Amino acid sequence: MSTIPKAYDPRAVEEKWYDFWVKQGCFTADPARVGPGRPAYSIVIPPPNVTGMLHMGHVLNNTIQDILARKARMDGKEVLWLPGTDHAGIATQVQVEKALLREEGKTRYDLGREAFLQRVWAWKEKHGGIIIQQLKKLGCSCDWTRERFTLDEDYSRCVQKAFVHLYRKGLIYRGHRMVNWCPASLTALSDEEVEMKPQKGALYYFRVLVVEPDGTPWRAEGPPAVPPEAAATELPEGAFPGPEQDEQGRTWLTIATTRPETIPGDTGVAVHPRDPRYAHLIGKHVLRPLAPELPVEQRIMPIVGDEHVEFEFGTGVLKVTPAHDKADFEIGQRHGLPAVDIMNPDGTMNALAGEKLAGLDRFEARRVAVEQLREAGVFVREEPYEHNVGFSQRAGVPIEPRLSEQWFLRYPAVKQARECVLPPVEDGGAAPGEPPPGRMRFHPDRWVKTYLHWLDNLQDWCISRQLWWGHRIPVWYSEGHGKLRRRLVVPELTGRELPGRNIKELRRAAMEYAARHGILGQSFLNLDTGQPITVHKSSLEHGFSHFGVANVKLVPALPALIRHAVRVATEPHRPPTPQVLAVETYLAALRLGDQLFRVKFRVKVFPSNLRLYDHQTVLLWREEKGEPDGAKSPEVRAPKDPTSRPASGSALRLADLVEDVNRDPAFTRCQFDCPGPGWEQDPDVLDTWFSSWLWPFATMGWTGDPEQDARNATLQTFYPTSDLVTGPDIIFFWVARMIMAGYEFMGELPFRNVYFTGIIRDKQGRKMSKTLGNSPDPLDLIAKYGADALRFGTMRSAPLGQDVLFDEKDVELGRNFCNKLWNACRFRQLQAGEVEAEIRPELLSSDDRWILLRLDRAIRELDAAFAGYRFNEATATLYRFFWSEFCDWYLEAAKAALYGEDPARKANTLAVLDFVLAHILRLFHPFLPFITEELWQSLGYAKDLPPDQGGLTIMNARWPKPFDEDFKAHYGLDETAAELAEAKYDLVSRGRNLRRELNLPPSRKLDFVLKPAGRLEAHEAEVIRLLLNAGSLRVDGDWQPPRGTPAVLSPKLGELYLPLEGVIDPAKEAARLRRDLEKIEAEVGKLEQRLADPKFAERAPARVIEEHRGRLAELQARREQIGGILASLEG
RNA sequence: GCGCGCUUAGCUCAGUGGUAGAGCACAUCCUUCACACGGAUGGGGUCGUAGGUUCAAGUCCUGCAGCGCGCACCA
Repeated sequence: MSTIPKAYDPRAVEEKWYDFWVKQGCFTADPARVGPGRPAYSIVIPPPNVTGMLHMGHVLNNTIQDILARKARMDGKEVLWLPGTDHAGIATQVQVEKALLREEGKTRYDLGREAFLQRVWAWKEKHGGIIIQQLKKLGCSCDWTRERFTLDEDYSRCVQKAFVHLYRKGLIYRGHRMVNWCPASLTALSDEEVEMKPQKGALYYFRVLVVEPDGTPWRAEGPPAVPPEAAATELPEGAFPGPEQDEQGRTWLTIATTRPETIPGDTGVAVHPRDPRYAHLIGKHVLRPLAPELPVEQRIMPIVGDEHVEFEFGTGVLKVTPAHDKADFEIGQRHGLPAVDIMNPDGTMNALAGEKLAGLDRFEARRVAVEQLREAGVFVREEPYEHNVGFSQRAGVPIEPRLSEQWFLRYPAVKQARECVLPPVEDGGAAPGEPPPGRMRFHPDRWVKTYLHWLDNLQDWCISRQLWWGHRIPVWYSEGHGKLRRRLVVPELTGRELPGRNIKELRRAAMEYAARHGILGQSFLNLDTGQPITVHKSSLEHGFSHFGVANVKLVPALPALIRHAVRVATEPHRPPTPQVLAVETYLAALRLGDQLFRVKFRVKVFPSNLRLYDHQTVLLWREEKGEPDGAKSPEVRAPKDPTSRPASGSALRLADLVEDVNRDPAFTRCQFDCPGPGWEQDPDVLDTWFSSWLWPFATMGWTGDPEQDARNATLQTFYPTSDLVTGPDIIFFWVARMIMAGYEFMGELPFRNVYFTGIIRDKQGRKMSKTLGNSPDPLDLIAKYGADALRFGTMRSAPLGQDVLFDEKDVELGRNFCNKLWNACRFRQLQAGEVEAEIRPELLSSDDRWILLRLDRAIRELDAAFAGYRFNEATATLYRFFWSEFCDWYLEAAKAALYGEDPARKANTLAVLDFVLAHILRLFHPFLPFITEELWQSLGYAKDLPPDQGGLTIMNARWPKPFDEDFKAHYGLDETAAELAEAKYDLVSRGRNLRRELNLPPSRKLDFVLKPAGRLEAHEAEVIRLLLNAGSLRVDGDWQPPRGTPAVLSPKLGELYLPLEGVIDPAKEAARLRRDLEKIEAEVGKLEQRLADPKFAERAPARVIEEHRGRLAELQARREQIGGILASLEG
C-alpha cells in the first residue's frame, strides 16, 4: 500500500481513470445485458453545437446527466447516455462566413454552394468535437461509441424521412406568408428565434392630406357626419384633438410612427371605427407624403376603419404598411390593402421606396425619410420613445417582417403532447417517483404551465432557412415544362397589381385592358371548356367568367386568399395563346360566414402583369349543422377567418382541403434523391431544430421502416429514454417538439422525466455572456481546482429549477471538500491494519453506533433527494454527513481507540471506519467520480468484490441501501444507542466553549474533572478527554470542587469541572451560570405555557407533545444542575 | 396587460406547519502526529409588508410593495 500525498492533486488522477473507464468499456451500453433483473436506463444529451465551446451552462447540465447516469449504473441498471452534437445551421454558417470574409475578403456567393460547404466541413473537422473533449474532461460517462452528429449520413436520412412523411400527410406545405426575416443572415426565422428587446427610439409625427379618390384635396362640407356609435365614445383626457383644417379648408391627419422609412410601403391609413374624431373620414383617402416623384394616383391610399387601432395611442391614426409589419399585414388583409415590399432581403431599401431612399440601409433611410418629411413641410415633431423590437436571436439585428415563400409545418401529435404531461402536484408535495406509463413529469412542475400555454397558441412552424449549412429540403422541381420557373418565386400578388377590389372594379379594369390591348373582337379559348370564344364588350360585361370571376361573393376575399393559398402549378396556357403568359393554379380553404369552401382558382397572367382570376369552389362544411357537409374528414373545422393562418393543432387537415402540387409528380416531387435529369432540388435547408426534434430516436438508428426498427436492439431497449436534462429556454425549441416527434414517429413519448436546470448567472445575477466577459472557462476551472471540485461546487449551488449565481468560491469549496475527503482516507491508510475486517457488534462503541446511524440517515436523505431530482440537497447531505458528522466527530472520537492499547477495539474501529468510508465513497461517486475511484482503488475496497459489483471500478459498485431492521438489530443500532454519543459531543462543545471563554489557549493542556451522573466506561471518558484536548480527565463522583470552579453540565453525563488555580472568580462564574440559567428559564417558560394550553394538548399530535415534554424535561434537569452549583457558589 | 418565480444572517442561498440553518465573509485563538484546501470558539436574523387560517406559520391562504424571468404586444 503506497502512502497518499498530503494534498489531493486532481491532475494526477483524472486523466488516468477516464482513460481506464473508456478502455474497459464502462460507458458502453449493451442492450443484450438488459433483462428482468437489469432494467434499461437512458438519457440523450442535449446536443451542443458542434463548433461550440463548453460553458458553465453545459457544466451544470452535463454534470446532472452524469450524476443520473452513474447513479443508475450503481443501481444496477444498463445505462445508455447517448452523446452527440448538432450542426447549428445559422451559428456555424455565420462563423465560417466571417472567417472567410476576414481571411480572404470573400462571401459565400463568391465560392459557390459546393465550395462553401466544403469550407464549413473543414471548419467542423477543425473546431468540431472540441466540446466533446471538454465533456470528457468533466468526467461525462457518455457512450462515445454511439456518438452522433445531426449531419451524419444516417441522421440526415432520418430528417429526410421525417420531412417526406409529414409532407405526404399534408402537414408540410409551402406558403407565401409574413415571416420573421433576418436581414443579416438573409434567412427566415421561426417565431421562437425572435427575441423582443426594449429599444430606445423615437415617435415621429407627420401630417397627411385627406384627398378625394382623384387626388384633389377633400373639403369638409358642414359639420362632420360622425356615426352615432362613434359619437358616443368617450375619449380619454389629453387625447389627440383629431384632424386639422388649414386656411385653405384642406383637412390633415397627423400620424405617429416609429418607422418613417416604411412610409413608401404604406397602402392605407387606419382609424378606429368608433373614434369620434375620425370615424366620418373612413372611406376617404389620403396622399402618401413620400416618393413624391410618383404620379398622384399611385400615392393615394384609403382610410379604413379597423378595431385593431387604439385611439388612446399616438394620434389615433395608424399608417398601414402590410409588407413590413405583421399587424399591418392583417389589417391589410381585412381591407384588401396591397402589400408593397419596399426592401431588399438585406434590409436596404429597394426602388419601390422611392428615389431618395432606394439603396439606403433601413436605419439610414429612417433619417432620410424624416428629412424628406421636413422638406415636404409635413413633419410635425419627434419625441423619444421606448418600445419593443424583435431581434434575431443569432445575428442580434432587428428582424424585418417580410412576405416570402417558405415551408411550414403544421405541428403533429399536438393532442398527445398536451395530454402526456402530468399536471403540477397541487399541495406542495414532492412529486412521487416514476410517472405512470405513458405519462411524463416535468421537474420543477411549474414549467408545465408554460409548456401548455405555448401549445395552446401554436402557429405553424416556419422550417425553411435560406442557408447552405444544413439538411437540404428533399423536394425536387422539374424544369422541363415550358415556362415553369425553376424556383417558383411568387410574384407579389398584391392588390396594387390587382385591377380592382370588387367585381365592379375588376370589370372596369378588364374592359380598359381589353380596349388598350386590342383584345376586343378577338377570339380566345375558354380555359375551362376549351371552346373558342370571341370577346365582345357585352361578353365582358355579362360573361365575366370567361376572364374572371363567377361568384361575386368571393371576389373581395380573393387577393387576400391568394397569399394564403398553396400554389400547385404554373403552366403555359394550353393551347398556347399569345395573350396569356401562364396559368397558375392555387388551392386554399376559405371561410365565408358559416361555410367553409375549398377553393381552387386559376390566375391567368397577361403580358402587362395583369392577372385575372377564375375559381371553383366546393362547400366542405356548414356551421349550423355542426356536421361536415361534403367533407372528407369529420374532423374538419373552419379557421376563424379566411386570412388568418390556420392554427396548428386544430383538427383541420390541410391534406383534406388541398391536393398538394407535390403529389403531382409532373412538377414537384418530395423524395430522398433526385428523380432524374431536369430536376433540381429546393435550394433551402431545414431549421436545425427540425433535425434535433428527432434526436431521441434518430440517434438510436431509427429508420422509419417498421421491420428494420423492430430489429434494432438499441432502439427497442432504450427508447423511450428515462430522463431529459435541459434548460427551460429551449422548452419550445426542443422539448415540446421532441415530444410531438416522439408520438408522430415512434408512437410513444420520448422521455419519462424532464429536468429543467436553472440559468447560470454571475455573482451580480447577470446572464453569462461572451461580451460581458463574465463567463469563466470551465476548463480553466478544471485545471485550477479539478473536475470533481467544479462538479461539486456547481451542484451545491444549484437548487432545483432556480437560477444559479455562479461564484468561483463555489468551486474552491468543492476543491476543499475533495481535499478533505482525500485526507480522511489518508488518515485511514496511515492506520494500516486489515482492510474491511468483520465488524463485531459487541465491541461497538457509542461513537461507532452513532456514525452508523448517521450513515443510515444520510443514505435515506440521499435517496429522497434523488427521487425528487434535488441534487443540491444531496450535496448538502453529503457535506453535512461527511464533514460535520464523520470528520468532525467520529474520526476524532475514533482516535481514542486507534491510539489506545486495546487491539481488538482498535481493529473493530478500523472495520467500522472502512465500512463507513466504503459507503461514503460510493455515495459520493456520482458527484465526484475521479477522486472516489482513486480512493476506492488505493484503499483496497475493490479487492474482494466481483468485477461487475465494484471489483473493477467503483462505477459498478452497488449503491448503498438504508439499513434494514435485521442489520440494525444485529449491531444494536437504535436511537438510544446514539444518545450517549450525542451527550458526549454536547458536553465536549460546552467544555471547549468554557476553555474559550476563559481565554485558555489550546496549547495549554488542561485537566478536567467529571462528576458523572451514572456509570461511565473508561473508553467513553477517554473519548471525552481526547475531544476536549485535555491533559487529563478525572472521573470522580465524590469530587468536591473548590468554590467557584467553572463547570458545564450535561443532564445525562453529569458535571464537567475545570479546576484552575488563579483564574477562579466565584462572582464571575456565578454571573456566567446565571446567564445560562436565564436562557433556559425563558425556554422553559415558553414550553410550559404551550404544554399547559388545553387546546394544544387536545389537538397537537402525540408525537409533537412527546417532543415538547422531552425537551422540557431536559431543560428542567439542566436548570436544576445549574441551580445546584449556583447555590453552592453563592452559599 | 397575462403568467411564473423570488424577497430568510453582511453576501450567496437551503428550509418538507412543531427548537432559525449552511457555505462564504467577519472576530478571536491554534501550524496538536489526516487535512491551514485545516481545527476550535463566537457575534450576527421582529424570515419584504398588511391581514387571515391554525393549538402552533419562515412554511398554508389573501391583499400590497420591490426585484427578476417568460409570453403577448400600442403604430
